[in-house]
Amino acid sequence: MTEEPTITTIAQHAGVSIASVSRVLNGLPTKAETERKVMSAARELGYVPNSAARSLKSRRSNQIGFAMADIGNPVYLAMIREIQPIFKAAGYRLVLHSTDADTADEIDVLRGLGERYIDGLIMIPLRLTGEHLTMFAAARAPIVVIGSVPEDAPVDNVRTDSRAGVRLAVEHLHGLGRRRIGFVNGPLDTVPGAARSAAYAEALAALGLPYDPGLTQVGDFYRAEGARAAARLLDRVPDLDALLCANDLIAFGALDVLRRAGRRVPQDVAVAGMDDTDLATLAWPPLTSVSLGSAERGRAAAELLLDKLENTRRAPRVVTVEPRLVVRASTDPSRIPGEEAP
Amino acid sequence: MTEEPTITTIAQHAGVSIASVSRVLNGLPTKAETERKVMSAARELGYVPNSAARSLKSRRSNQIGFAMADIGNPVYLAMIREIQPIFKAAGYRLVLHSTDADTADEIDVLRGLGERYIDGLIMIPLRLTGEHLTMFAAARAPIVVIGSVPEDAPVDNVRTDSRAGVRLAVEHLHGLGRRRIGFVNGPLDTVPGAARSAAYAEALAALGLPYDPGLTQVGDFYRAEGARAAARLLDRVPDLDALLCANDLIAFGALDVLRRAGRRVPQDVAVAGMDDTDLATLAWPPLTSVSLGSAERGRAAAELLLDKLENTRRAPRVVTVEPRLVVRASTDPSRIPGEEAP
DNA sequence: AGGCGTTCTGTAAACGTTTACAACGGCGCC
DNA sequence: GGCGCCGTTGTAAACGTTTACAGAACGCCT
Repeated sequence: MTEEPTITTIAQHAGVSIASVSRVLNGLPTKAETERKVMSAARELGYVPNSAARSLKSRRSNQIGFAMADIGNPVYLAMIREIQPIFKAAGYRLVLHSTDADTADEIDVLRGLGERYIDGLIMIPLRLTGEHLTMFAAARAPIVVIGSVPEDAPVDNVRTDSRAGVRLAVEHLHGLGRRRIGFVNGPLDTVPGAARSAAYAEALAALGLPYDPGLTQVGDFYRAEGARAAARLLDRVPDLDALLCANDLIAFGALDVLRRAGRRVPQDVAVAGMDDTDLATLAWPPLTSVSLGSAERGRAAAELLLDKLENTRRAPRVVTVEPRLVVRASTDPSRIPGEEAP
Repeated sequence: MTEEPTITTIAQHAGVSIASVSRVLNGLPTKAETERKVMSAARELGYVPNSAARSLKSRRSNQIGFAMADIGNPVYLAMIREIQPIFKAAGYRLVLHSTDADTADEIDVLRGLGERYIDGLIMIPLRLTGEHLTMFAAARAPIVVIGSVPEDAPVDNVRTDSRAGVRLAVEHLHGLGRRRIGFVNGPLDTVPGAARSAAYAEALAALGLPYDPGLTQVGDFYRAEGARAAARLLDRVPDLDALLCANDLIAFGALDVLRRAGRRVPQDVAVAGMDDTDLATLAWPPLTSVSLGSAERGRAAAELLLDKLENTRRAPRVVTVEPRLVVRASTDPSRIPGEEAP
């Protein structure tokens, strides 16, 4: 008990060679008698295979990595909830990396692929630098990127059409008669920030609304800063009648601010978020939000990666998830819960 | 580029032995000239050390495990947010295990300690079986359990005084004049379920209130089932004026049901949760909740484990986090946001 | 100049597996 | 009875590190 048992220990106890032990443990054909001896010795000694030795020899770690900006964001959480069971079922462990959206950190994770402690990686970079692309090209293990990536990048890619998503929301608000539609965005140097900013301007144009830069306020992607950004916007444009937020967390901050300012939602200001997180139905009023299919994207990423692990040489693939508008009471007063007709 | 470079490759390129390469890479004293040659060869070849080989030799994986029932629960999330950066700073990666509160699964994770792919484990078992205790005793690597564990178990333990927490909540509701205080609990065969059930009865007794078993309803620890359980309770006891929920998720479900039933919160029914998750301030009305110090518990667990990793022989320790009642509008109408005096 | 100590380097073994290859025994067949 | 074949087993090498140990180079002192 004091020494950790290895296949050598088992071999001695069972009176066979280590090769036989290994064969039995891996289910290769063996004489019943040998198998019996080995199995009983293994059980008796409480043998557990050493994963480092196994990895060293087999060149597989049975681990996959998931790198995101911040595990506190419910979007990533929704993805993990899909990804985790898929890999667990396939015999992989999940190694988590929370990078704080720090590029250097993300590059470190990519370098980690070279250490071979993970067999593959799902990554969600908020910013995409040349260094990322270089590392993608040099990577020794398959990578799936969630979020848009150049066409020729040698990685699988799961994306969502956030352009279409923003359009859905803007059209919805416009359809409700709102004309002063503010936009609270995250940093413009992030992939989603940039995409949503462009999409917002486009959507307004398509509806024949003027694009007023003063209607946009940039902050970050969290609730507290979302509240501050919304407050600034509200100060500057007191007569806005709708607020589109680049994600749900920002929208929650905006709801806090509007409530404190005594604006009724949705009567005075309609509010819409993006991501359609679980939390949207918890907020008051329940939040209209553009679903970007977080769960689907997580599942798609996991499946792409699993497939690529088995089928190493296949060409990179792109999966696109369609956005979908989920209307709730924060834009549509007829949906306020507890006030429905019976 | 086609062959993964190893220290052998580097040694050839630099014209030194593999021992020298290893020494340079590990910062052991070397002649400046050698160091220069090795470093430049390593950089040129894009060398990355192989973690399996390193682990095999050093007997450390630089990974730690975190096992919880379900990563979707915001309590565990709050813990991870504390734990992740602590271990990252100390050079460890975090391996996630979501066990669905399945005992067999948890035992598997414990067995994993023997595979040595993690150097230590933080675990939150919802149920604690004899098998758990056996595995704790046999474990080759340090374990920290969050949640109560027998005094003599050979593991570090971070607990919270949920008894005191329940008492705080019941006293608060009683102080508001509520006398028909319902209790929506999770399964009684779980550690927290059992503790909270006993504490609820005790707290009532201490206040001289009768204990009416009909005021208790058992479900699970999630929102949907929380809603169903609350609905059943409400059907059975239409005149209850307060509802204590064994965690916040249950409370959110209860809020849904009460709203649909046309009961005003807090005027008709005061609602309190436990865990004081982030989401409590998102709900409507904002949820009064007993903070069980999730973040503190996470941090404490991480620190205990790190300490134990450095100081292997020290005796098991117990850290207790005190609960704290956070009063919000779901029990106290004077706190409804947007209605404060200026 | 010889001996000694210091500093650095190389050789080789070890960590615990998997697996190519050879050896072995038993069996059927001619 | 010898041959070949098959199924099973053992030996040994390999995976990429770290590290104990011995040896080499060098400067310094007497």
